[in-house]
Amino acid sequence: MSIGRSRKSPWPEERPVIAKKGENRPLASSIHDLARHLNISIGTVSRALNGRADVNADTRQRVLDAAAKLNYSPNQSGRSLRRGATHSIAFMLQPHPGDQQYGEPFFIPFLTGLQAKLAESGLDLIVVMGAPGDYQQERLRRVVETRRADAVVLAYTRREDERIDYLTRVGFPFATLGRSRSGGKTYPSLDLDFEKAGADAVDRLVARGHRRIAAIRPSLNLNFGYLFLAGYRKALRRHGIEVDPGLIAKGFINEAGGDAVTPQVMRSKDPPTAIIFNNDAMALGGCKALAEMGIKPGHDIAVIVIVDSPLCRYFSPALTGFRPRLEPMGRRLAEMLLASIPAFAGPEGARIIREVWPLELIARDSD
Amino acid sequence: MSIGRSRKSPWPEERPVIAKKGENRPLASSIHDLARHLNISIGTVSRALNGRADVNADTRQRVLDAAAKLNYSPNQSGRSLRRGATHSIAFMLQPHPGDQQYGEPFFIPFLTGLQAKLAESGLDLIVVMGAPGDYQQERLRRVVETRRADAVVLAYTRREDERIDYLTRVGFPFATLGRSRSGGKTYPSLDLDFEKAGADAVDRLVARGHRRIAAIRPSLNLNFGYLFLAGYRKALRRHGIEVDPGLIAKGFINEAGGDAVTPQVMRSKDPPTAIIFNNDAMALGGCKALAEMGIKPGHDIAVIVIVDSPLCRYFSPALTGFRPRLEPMGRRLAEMLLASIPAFAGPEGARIIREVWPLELIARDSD
DNA sequence: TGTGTTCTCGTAAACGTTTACGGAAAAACG
DNA sequence: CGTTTTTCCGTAAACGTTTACGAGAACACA
Repeated sequence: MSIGRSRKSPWPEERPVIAKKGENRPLASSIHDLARHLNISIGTVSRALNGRADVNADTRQRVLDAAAKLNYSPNQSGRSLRRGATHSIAFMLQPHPGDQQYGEPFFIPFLTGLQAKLAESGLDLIVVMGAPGDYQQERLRRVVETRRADAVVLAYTRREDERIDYLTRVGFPFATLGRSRSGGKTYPSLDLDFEKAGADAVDRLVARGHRRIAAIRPSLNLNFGYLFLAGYRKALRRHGIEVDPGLIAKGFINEAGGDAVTPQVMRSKDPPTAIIFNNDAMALGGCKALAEMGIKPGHDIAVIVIVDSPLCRYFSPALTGFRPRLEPMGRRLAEMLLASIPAFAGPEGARIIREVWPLELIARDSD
Repeated sequence: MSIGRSRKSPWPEERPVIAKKGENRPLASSIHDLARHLNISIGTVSRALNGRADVNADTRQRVLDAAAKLNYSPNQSGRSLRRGATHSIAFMLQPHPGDQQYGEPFFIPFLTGLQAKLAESGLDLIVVMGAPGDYQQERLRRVVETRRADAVVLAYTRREDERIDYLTRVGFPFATLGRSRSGGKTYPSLDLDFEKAGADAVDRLVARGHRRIAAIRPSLNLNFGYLFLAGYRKALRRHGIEVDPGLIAKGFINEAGGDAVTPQVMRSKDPPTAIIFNNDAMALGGCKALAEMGIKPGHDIAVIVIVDSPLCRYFSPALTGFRPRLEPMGRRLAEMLLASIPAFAGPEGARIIREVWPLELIARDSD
């Protein structure tokens, strides 16, 4: 028997690779490569990289330099597995059932803010897409059960939201853009004050002499639709104006919805002199319908949009609307979410809050 | 000494948990729980779950049932680590520098198609957000180096694209929505025929008697801007019309861009009788500017949009445009990407292709 | 020199999977 | 009944990290 190297060498100079034959070379280096290169143990390398105290300042610098040179960065799967956390937050996004083309420009600035704030804490934002119409239950379960993210952010919250029920039941951290009934007690939520905007719109129109005011809204399942309508109703009553069901119409929350539904309220026996649309897309479709009836928005009829957008600003006539501060909202909701998770929270610990932000009126030419 | 259970029991009835104190309970069960519950080894459980042949049909059923009952689903980090693949594809999305509010509704149907097709192969689609303006290099490196996805999909491809250079250099699989110079040789790419659309638009306008045709375009760095302009120029020359630099203007690819730039071409000494806008948002801003100058689109001037959208359809006047089939494009690019990755490809192996899809003219009222 | 403290680092276990390997039991075959 | 094949399953290693533990060295102090 040979005294020299046995068949099983204690120094595995080439680590076996799992990849199928002919597949990709190791794209980046592992912590073992780094350790071998520096003739140091992987434990020390890890500690140096993670800024632990018990490592010599000199060695730390050498490790940092080597990591930069070999452009090492830790494998996310390995890290997540060991730490029990993925260090990423998921935003659930899915197209509306009625939406064949385009959609959701609303979310981009919100996501920009969200991502910016999360990045400050070293967290990644991932947006997970769902198929249209399944209301995310399937995708959400998948994200949660496979532990793909440490928390999720929900949008398009409904009054009774099964996603919220599910997440609270399994105890998975989350936050919502938009209110639900339970928001703010067990999870952070951030919403816009659609109720006040609805009321403000009515106030403004009444002050300008209107008494017949229509409301074009989406399904009441969507909480912002519900809130808008509540504000609208309340303000009308406050002014002593009876709410006329014939002036309220429900449609898909897109151009087609506004187009399809606006003629209904206009054909009422006592037609409105003003219309409040829930958002820009519905207003666009509605104005199209009005134009086809020979009615000119801003001239023959007043138009106000609840959720403003660049579209409103550049439309002719420019539409009066209420502007949300989306990017700051994204940042804020990120803060609130992180504060609600013990593992991420600062010294003062978890605090669950609920905020409702104002919508600022931007007066333009349509009313 | 006691003969009974030693301090270190061989049956660890409670596995130690890494989580910090006071943190979350184990949210879902692991494969060990399943194995213990069935009194079976974890190897067998895994094999049963993964549909391997060497497991008794009866045991497989028992495992499946138990998995459903305990609603087990495999930890993504553990699986990725072992398999060396994350089974998810990343789409890189970032807001434009000039985009303060909203944006990118274009991508939603594309992403819907992409996600649908990927889901058929058991892959997840994640959208990673970048900060506005950094052109994704930072985020891209992060995704690649931490092995967060098995492949990426790029959009807004430039003629010379450093992201493409980077990805090919490190050998990371990817596909592009939009062409670059090298597309189709080493990576799959799918694009729209902006050149033909630009030419078709000119043809159509010339046929209707126009000779002074303006083009509002984005930066030529964005390849679709370049292609559109190339088609525009070629068609003009074909008709014996000299291209007038005063009729070509560059702006941000949003409403503000169109608004700012359209007056420039209108103030030309010999103003245009028709304008081609690169996309819906620029057209919206442009029409706003025209209206302020007392010029009525579709009446005083012809307007065509290269990339159509619902906005064009519902605008007044409804804008003539070229419709992309975004959802099928998403599905197709997913297919192409998967076919280009050996690990995912079918029996016939990897094939790299490049496709250019037509833009279909939708004639409306603006020209 | 002896004792205690502080720095610094290596060792090894663990996170939850998948899978190569081998072995026991059962089945097939002579 | 002996031999070979097949079926089925347990064992253990490995993926790339992080971190508790302990040990050696250096240092301080008496």
